[in-house]
Amino acid sequence: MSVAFDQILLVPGYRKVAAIIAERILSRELREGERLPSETELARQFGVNRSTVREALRELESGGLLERRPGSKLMTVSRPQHRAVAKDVSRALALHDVTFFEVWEALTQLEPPMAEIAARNRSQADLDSLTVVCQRFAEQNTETEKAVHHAAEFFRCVGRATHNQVLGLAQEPLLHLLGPSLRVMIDKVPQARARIAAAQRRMLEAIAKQDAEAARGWMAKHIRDFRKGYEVADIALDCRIA
Amino acid sequence: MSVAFDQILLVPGYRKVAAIIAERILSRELREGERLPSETELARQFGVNRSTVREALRELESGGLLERRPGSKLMTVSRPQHRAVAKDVSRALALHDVTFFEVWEALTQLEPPMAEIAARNRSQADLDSLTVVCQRFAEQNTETEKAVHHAAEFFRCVGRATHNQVLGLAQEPLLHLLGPSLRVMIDKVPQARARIAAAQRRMLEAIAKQDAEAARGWMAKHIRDFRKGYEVADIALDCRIA
DNA sequence: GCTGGCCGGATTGTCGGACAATCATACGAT
DNA sequence: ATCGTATGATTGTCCGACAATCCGGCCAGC
Repeated sequence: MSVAFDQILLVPGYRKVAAIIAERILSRELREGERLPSETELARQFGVNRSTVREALRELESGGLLERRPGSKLMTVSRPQHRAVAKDVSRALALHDVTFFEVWEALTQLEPPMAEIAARNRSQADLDSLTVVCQRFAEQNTETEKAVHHAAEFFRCVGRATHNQVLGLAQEPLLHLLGPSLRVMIDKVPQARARIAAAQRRMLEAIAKQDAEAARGWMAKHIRDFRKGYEVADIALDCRIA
Repeated sequence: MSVAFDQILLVPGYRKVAAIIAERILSRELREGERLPSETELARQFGVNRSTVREALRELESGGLLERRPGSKLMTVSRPQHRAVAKDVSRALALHDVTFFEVWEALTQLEPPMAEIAARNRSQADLDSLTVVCQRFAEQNTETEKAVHHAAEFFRCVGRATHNQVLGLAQEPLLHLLGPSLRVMIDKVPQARARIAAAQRRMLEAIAKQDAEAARGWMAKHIRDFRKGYEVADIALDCRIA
């Protein structure tokens, strides 16, 4: 008869401190923008050394729960921005040998519905920023880096136009991977830039007219074109993203 | 005439150290499972104090790039697990006042295609674990916590069955939010548990037969039922998730 | 040969104290 | 009111230290 023992886990202090502070933030006892007590004060309150507090703060900082305004050393409570947390996610995916195909397949499933919802829910402000980004891609697409950046930015705008934060955040890791994916292809496919610009214009028009069906359709075609780009450039789809 | 200066940024040492180590991991110079040099050794190599190194390590640890095997103090390089990075994401969403509607809408868009792809790509092993989880929900659904957990686990299995890591990871934040979303509803809707169990059985059958269309359809119905649950429980969809 | 116990060295977690650089803020000068 | 300036607070980094624990190898015993 074997008695099962639970694994005893001695949680290090810095982790406990981090957990307690995180809980306070999530329960909104500490509100956004509010500044945290100084490290010395926290150390006094928790009854631990300042070094321990600092390690806890690093953990919270990289989780996005704390930030400091640029040029300031004061730590304030913050609502993690999407880009911040998405960076970890895309790093994780990169280490998991994600292939071009996986990114493409995810785009195929995720983006057309997003375009559809964006067409329905977009505000005038969304339309304005979409217009700006679309124009920006049309004008500055010779530099590879800028082209890639603006292409991703267009998707990001569509995501914001859905007014659904969950969808916006779900696509963020994809957009991080879109960069490397596009970068290796776009310069090998002469017509790629024109295709993307055209697709963006069509989508913009559809979203402007709040024609959800058309927006979805053009987005789907845009993504299909993306795949064709790989075939033209002769890049294997089961190749992992750098 | 005002000359624009770029903001000069003095990056603290612990951040530089973390960035350098992260780069080494992402470039695969440090491979998975490999153990990191000791803190003292790292401090010597970087020419900084051990405290500085430790702060950097906390950053990498919470980003999932380092981990220690349970019961061990040695830090090893790790490929971040999906659950780990998704926790930050769902925390972020919780702080951004995500509503039930947003979660539901995201489920609506994301899950049916996932079921479809899972039906096409599932392996025998996927089928086995789906069967286990489905059975587990059917048997242990009286405890609210277990029911919620097993419901999310079913989605997770479907995600794995797609054999697309990007899709699997994209839905992970959703599953974290599914917990709180289900928890407030399931006990107010008597038929909820039976409905979920039935939907899981149908999906399982469809995925077993590799009937993509049916899998998608049942999943869509499952998600629609989810929404009906809110109406029956009389919970406002624009209510933010606790 | 394998099992199990034992020991020394290595490593981590935590502590205390220290100091320069920078920031916040209030005060005073123009 | 705007601009320096002084003062205190805060952070980033460093040093040194120590207990607890883990790792790895050695050794006895079967």
